[in-house]
Amino acid sequence: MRIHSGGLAISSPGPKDKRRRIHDAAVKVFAEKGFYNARVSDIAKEAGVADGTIYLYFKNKDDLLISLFEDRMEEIIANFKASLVGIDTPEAQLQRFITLHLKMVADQPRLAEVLTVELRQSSKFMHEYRAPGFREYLGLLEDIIAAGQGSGLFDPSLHPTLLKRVIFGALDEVSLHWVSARRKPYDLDRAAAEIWSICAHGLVRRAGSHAENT
Amino acid sequence: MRIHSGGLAISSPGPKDKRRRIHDAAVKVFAEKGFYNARVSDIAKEAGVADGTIYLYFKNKDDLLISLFEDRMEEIIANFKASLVGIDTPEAQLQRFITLHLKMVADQPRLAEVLTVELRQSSKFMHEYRAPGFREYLGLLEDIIAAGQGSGLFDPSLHPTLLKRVIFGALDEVSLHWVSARRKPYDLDRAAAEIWSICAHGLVRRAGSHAENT
Amino acid sequence: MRIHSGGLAISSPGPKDKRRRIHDAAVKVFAEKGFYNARVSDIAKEAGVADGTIYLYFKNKDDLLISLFEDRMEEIIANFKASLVGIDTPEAQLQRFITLHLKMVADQPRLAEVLTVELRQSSKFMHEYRAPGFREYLGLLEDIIAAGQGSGLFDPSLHPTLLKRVIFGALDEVSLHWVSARRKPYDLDRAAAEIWSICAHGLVRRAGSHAENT
Amino acid sequence: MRIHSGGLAISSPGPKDKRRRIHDAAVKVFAEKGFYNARVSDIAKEAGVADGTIYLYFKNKDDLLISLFEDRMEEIIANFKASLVGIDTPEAQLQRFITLHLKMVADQPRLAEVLTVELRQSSKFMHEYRAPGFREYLGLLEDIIAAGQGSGLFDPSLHPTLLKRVIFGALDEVSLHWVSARRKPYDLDRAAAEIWSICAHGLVRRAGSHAENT
DNA sequence: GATGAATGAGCGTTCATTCAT
DNA sequence: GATGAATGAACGCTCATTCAT
Repeated sequence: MRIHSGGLAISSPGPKDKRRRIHDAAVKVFAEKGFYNARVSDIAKEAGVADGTIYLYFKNKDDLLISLFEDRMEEIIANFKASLVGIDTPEAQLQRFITLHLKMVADQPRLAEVLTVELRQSSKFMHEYRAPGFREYLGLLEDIIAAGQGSGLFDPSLHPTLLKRVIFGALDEVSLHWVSARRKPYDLDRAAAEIWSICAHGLVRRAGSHAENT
Repeated sequence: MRIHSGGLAISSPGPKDKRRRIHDAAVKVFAEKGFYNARVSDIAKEAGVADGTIYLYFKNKDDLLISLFEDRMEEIIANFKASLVGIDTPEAQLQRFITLHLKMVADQPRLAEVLTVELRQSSKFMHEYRAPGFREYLGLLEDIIAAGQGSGLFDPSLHPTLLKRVIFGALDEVSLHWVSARRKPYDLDRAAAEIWSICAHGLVRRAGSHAENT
Repeated sequence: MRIHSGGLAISSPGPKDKRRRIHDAAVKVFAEKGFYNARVSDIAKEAGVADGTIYLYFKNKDDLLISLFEDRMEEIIANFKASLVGIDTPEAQLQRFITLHLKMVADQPRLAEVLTVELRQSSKFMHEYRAPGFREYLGLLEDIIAAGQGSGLFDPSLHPTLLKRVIFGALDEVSLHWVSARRKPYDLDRAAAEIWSICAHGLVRRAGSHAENT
Repeated sequence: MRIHSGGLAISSPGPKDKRRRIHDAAVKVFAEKGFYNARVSDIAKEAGVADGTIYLYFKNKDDLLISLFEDRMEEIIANFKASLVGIDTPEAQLQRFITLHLKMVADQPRLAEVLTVELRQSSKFMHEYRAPGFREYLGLLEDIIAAGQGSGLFDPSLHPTLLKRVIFGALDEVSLHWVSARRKPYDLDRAAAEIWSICAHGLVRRAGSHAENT
C-alpha cells in the first residue's frame, strides 16, 4: 500500500512541481535539524533552487511549515478515508487505522517526524494556527470511536475526546521512538498488532482469555 | 499531593537559591514561548537577575534546558519511587503511576509542558543528549510492566519496550492536550481512571464485563 | 496652458509608446513611494508591461530615473523657451518664468514632485550625474538675470549664481509644499504674483510704495 | 559664534555619549551616501561601535534618522531663539535669521545636507512623520514675518505661509548648492548679505535706491 | 559574585536583474 | 520584441554570550 505518492518519489525536474520539491526538501531538512535550526538556504540548496525562489511559493519560513502540514495532512486523510471505506465494524476500522498510521510512519519516517515534532511546537510559535488538518485526522479516530460506542462494541463510559487522545498518543509516541531509534527494537507490523491488542483488551490477562492479536 | 514545592513558590530573595529561581523562571518562559522563542533576557528578567548572572550558573541556553530536565526529572522520579514504595501488585502500581503522572501535570502544568514539548525537540537540538532522566522515568514504567508480566498478571506476549511507550504516549498526549486546552473537556482524576481502565481491559466491551473503573 | 500632453494622458495601447508609458508609470510610482521604495515591478504593473520589458528600454532602475529627468526637462525647457520667446523685458521674462514654473507644478504635480525631490537625491545616488537638464533650466533663469543686470534693471551687485539659486529655491520650496499639502493654503496663481512681487520689490514696505502686484 | 557644540567636536570616548557618537557618525555617512545607500554597519564602523550597539540606542534605521532630526533641530532652534532674543526690529531679526541659517550651514555642512536632503524624503518614507522640529523652525520665520507685517514694516498683502516658504526655500537651495559645490562660487557671508538684500528690497533697481546691503 | 552594556555572527527576506521560452 | 519565473547578492536586525566594572 502506498499512503501517497510521497516525498520520496524523485519527481521529474519539470517546471511545475517546484512547490512540491521545496516541500520535500523542507521535510528532509526539518527532520534533520528541526524547524528552528533549519536555515532557509539549507532547504533551498536541498531543493536545488535559489533562496529567493522559496519566497515565490511561500510567504515565509513559518508558512512553509504550515503549508506542509496542510498539504500532507490532506493527502494522508484522503488516503485514510479511502482505505477505511469498505470496512464495516468499528473494531476492524480501528485496527486498520492503527495499521495505517504506522504504515505511514514506516513509509515516510521523516515526514512523520516533522508532523509529529513540529506540530507540538506549532501551538507555540504560531499563536493562532489551530492545525485544522490535525483535528480532522483526530476526527477520523473520533468517528470510529463514536460508531463503536454507539453500537455497544466499545465501552460507552469512556470519554471519546480522551479516548482518541489516548490512542493517538500511543501511536505517536511509538512512531516517534521508532523513527528516532537507530536500532529498531520491534518492527511496526508487530507494533500495530500489539497496539491493537492493547486497545482492544488491555494488558491484564484474564482467566481463559488468551491474547487474540491478529 | 504536592510533587514538590514547585515553580510557583516565591522563594525568599535569599542569596542561595539563584539557580532554582532561574530554573523556575525558565520553566515559565519556555512554557509560554517555547525554547527557541524564549530569550535569555526574558528568563533573566523573570528570575529577577541580570542576563550575565545566568551564565554563572549555566554554561549556555541549551545547558539551562538540559539541567532543567535533569533536576526536575530527578525530583519527579524520587517522588514517584517514594509513592510507589508500599504498593504490592503491578496492577496497583501501574494505576498509581498513571495517577501520579497526571497529578504532576495538574500541579505543574507549565513544567509538564516544557518537559513534554521541549523534550521532543531535544533529540534535535542536542544531537548527543540522551535524556537520561527521561529514560529512568520510562524505566519505572518498564519495571512495573516487567513485574506484571513476570507474575503472569500482564500479557507476556506484549513487547515491554513497546508497551511502556504506548502507556507513556497516551499519558503524554492527554497531558499535553489538557495543558494546552482552554476549556478542559475532562478532569484529570477521571482521565486517570479511564486510562487505567483502558490499560487494564481495553475498550472492547465483553459480555458480562462492565467497566470497573474507580 | 498645457506644458505637454503629460503623464496623465492614457495613451492608446499602441505598440510604439512603451518607453513613454513606462516613464509615466515611473513618475506616478516614484511620486507615491519615492525612488528607493518604488519597486521596478510596481512600475511595470502600473505601465502594464512585464518586469523584464523595462530592461528593454532602460539600462537599470537608475537609468530609468535619469532618462526621466532628461526627457522631461528637455520638454519643459523647450516649452519655457517657446513661452518666453516674444517677451522683451527681463522683468516680464522673470515674471513669466515664475508663472510657468508654478503652472507646470499645478498641471503635473507628480512630475514636479519627482523632479524636485528625487533630483536632490540624485547628487547622492549617482555620483557622477550632473543633471544637465537641470543646469539648463537654471541657465534660463541666469540668462534672464544677466539680461536684467546688463540693462541696468536688476541690481548688478547681486551675484547671478546666487540669485538664480535664490529664485529657484523659492519656487521649488513653494512647489514642494503645495504639492504635498492636503489643504492648499493658497492657489498657485496668487503665489506666482506674490513671488514676483517679492523678487521685484522685496518685502519691506517703503514710504509711498504700495505693493504693485497683479 | 558656535551654533552648538556640534558633530565635529571629537568628544572624549567616554561611556556616556554613545548615542551622540552614533548620531554624528550617521550624519557623516548619510551625508556621504544618502540614507538609503548608507548601511547600518557603515555607521557602526564610523562610530566605532558594533552593529548591534546601534539598536541599543535606536529602534531601527528609520528611528536613527528621525531622532537625528529631532535632536539636532531642537538644538538649532534653541540656538536661534537665544541669538534672536535681544533683537528688536523684525527687519534685523530676519537679517539675523538668514545669517544664522547660513552660519549653521557653514559650520556643519554635513548636518545641513542631511537635514535638507533627507527631510525632503522624509515625507515619503515616513508616512506619518510630520517633522515637528522643522515646523517649529519655520515657525520662527513665521513669527518674524508676522511681527513685521503687524508693525507695518513688511508688506501685509503677502501671504505669511507663502512668504516663509519663499525665504526658507531660498536659504535651503543656496545652502544645498553651496554644500555640494566643490568650488564655492561665493562665500556665505556675502550670500547672507545678498539674500537679505533681495528679501528686503527685491532685485529691481529703482531710481535713487542703491542697494543698501550690510 | 553580580551586573548589563556591548558585541558580532548569523539569518530571514527583498528586489533589481537576467534569460529561457 | 515581450514575458515573468528564477536568481542570489545584499542588508537590517536579533540575541546568545562576554567581560570590564
